[in-house]
Amino acid sequence: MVTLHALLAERLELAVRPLFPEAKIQLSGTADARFGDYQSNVAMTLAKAARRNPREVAAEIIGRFDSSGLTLPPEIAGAGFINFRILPERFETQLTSLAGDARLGVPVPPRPLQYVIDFSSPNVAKPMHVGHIRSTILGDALARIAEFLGHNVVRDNHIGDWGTQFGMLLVGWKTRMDRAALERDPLAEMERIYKEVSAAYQTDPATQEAVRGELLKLQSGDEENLGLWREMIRLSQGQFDAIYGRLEVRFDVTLGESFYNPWLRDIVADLKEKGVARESEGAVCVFSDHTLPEKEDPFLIRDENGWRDNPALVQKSDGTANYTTTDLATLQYRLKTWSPDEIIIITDGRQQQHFRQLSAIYQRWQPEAPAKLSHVWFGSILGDDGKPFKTRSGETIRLSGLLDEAEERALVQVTEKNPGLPEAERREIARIVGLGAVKYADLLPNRQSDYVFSWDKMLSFQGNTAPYLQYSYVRIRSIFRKLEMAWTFSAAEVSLAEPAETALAKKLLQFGEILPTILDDHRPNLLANYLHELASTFHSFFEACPVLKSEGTTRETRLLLCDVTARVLEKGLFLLGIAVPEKM
RNA sequence: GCGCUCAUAGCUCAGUUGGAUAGAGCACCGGAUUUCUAAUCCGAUGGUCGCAGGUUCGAGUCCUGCUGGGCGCACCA
Repeated sequence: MVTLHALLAERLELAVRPLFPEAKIQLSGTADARFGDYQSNVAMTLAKAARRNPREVAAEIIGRFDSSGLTLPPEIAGAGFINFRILPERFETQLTSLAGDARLGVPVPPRPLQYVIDFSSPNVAKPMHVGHIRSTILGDALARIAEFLGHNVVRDNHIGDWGTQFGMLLVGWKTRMDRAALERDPLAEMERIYKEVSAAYQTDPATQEAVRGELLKLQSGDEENLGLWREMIRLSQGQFDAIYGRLEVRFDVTLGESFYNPWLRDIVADLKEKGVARESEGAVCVFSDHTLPEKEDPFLIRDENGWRDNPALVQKSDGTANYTTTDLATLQYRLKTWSPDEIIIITDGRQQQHFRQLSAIYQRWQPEAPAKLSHVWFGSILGDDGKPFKTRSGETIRLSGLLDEAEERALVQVTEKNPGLPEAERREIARIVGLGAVKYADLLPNRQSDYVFSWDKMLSFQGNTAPYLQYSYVRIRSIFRKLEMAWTFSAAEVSLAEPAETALAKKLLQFGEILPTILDDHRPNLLANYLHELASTFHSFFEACPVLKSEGTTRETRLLLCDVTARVLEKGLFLLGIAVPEKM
């Protein structure tokens, strides 16, 4: 089905184009009902460029606008806004179309795109903590949204399984390992030995030497160290899989950094050959090519003496590669393997400079490659005091513990509300509600803001939370259970009379208009906002409009509204990685 | 020092390429349940959008400067 926004934009386009061939059509939904349903600023923008009176321009546009069957005659308001009010009966037919649409009003893209989404990316030998939840849940949500929109998605978990930390882990494994502790909780024990060696490394020359020695042996293919390294990966992957299972997050490929080792030398050679990188102080670096303004150049930095070089290293002076090299190899592998239109990498904001450099290197190295490279970043996690959430303090909140607590708290609530349900059912509801609350709390804030971690906020079940949305679904399901018969809507019987009915219908019709923009901006929080508005609109409707006690067309219309609301809520929450219970 | 980023109600946060009277949730106060699940609804209170300039018909949004928080600044990832 075609959205009202698209229909209206097309009519507006036909009216504006003959007058202003270069015009860009502006049309947005209005938040305030007094200004109609949609509003365009196009007349004001065009009038400004043409140095004309905005209201006159608006009048000319309206004179050419064909409103038949779609809107009331448009109105000029304020400085030159054009306000559109959709015909009431048009909402009814549109709602009928929506009810019959498996895509729930979401338009099919002109061409399915290929996406590679790189998210979660935990490190071997470190437990997943709250810091990983953002990348994991954000990436999963974007992947689900892209798939539902009709695109192809490769979900790639780029595990941190290589690098200098393994020197420390190997030393710890060989000298400080507690076998029993490793059996009980592999990641906790590996983290413990890592921290101990890391601390000793700061001050003790003997430890420094041992770490370098073990790392060199690993890198040069020593069988014993390679075996231990594989064991660490195996143990870690088991823990990761357990978490992903609970989170209901899946990946298509899991390719660690080590996977790209075979290509690193060739990439450095290729970069040198193409003149992108050159040697400097024994290392191989990419310097500015001075094609960008200094302020925007990621390879320049300004200090008291003016602009100086801020190169990206692709090979260290000891001949080994680093993060940037691995990322370039990863980029190349993805380009060759999947020919993506867009590669989305999700990390925290501290890596912005790195990805700016990476993006610039990529453009100079492979200028013909069509893939868009998007770094989707999110803010730091802060403690309740507003200061950075430090893992070294020992206050790390393990993801597994967080999920446990969420389910326990939810179980208390479910038991209070529904003591009659069997325990197994209460536990399953608590699992869905607890997990949903955690995910929703993480997806709701703007991802670029710093993130203040709070147990109460993350595990809250009231207000703008997942349980609020799940509860509206449950209320609808309860209606259909009471109905005690299969219900199918009849297209002939739709009549929107009450304001609460119309408000709900309008809100439902927005789903297809906003979903594509959410992927474009990589911002699932807009979907969370929309779903909260929808649930809120539904709850008001639910209080104002009895469904089962109404009759005839009114009853059919209300059942239809309930049915579509349940489907949009279920689908919308699914796209955020959140399930819905039948009862709660 | 330089760069990135953030600053909106008591708290946590939304705010769609600049648009009309800046919105939610929590907390606090007052109402609603013989009625489809009250994890709900209805209402009230609460704002110099960090400060100062600028751009223009119009600025929370764009530009400049300042203040404050967080992060980063070549061989870590």
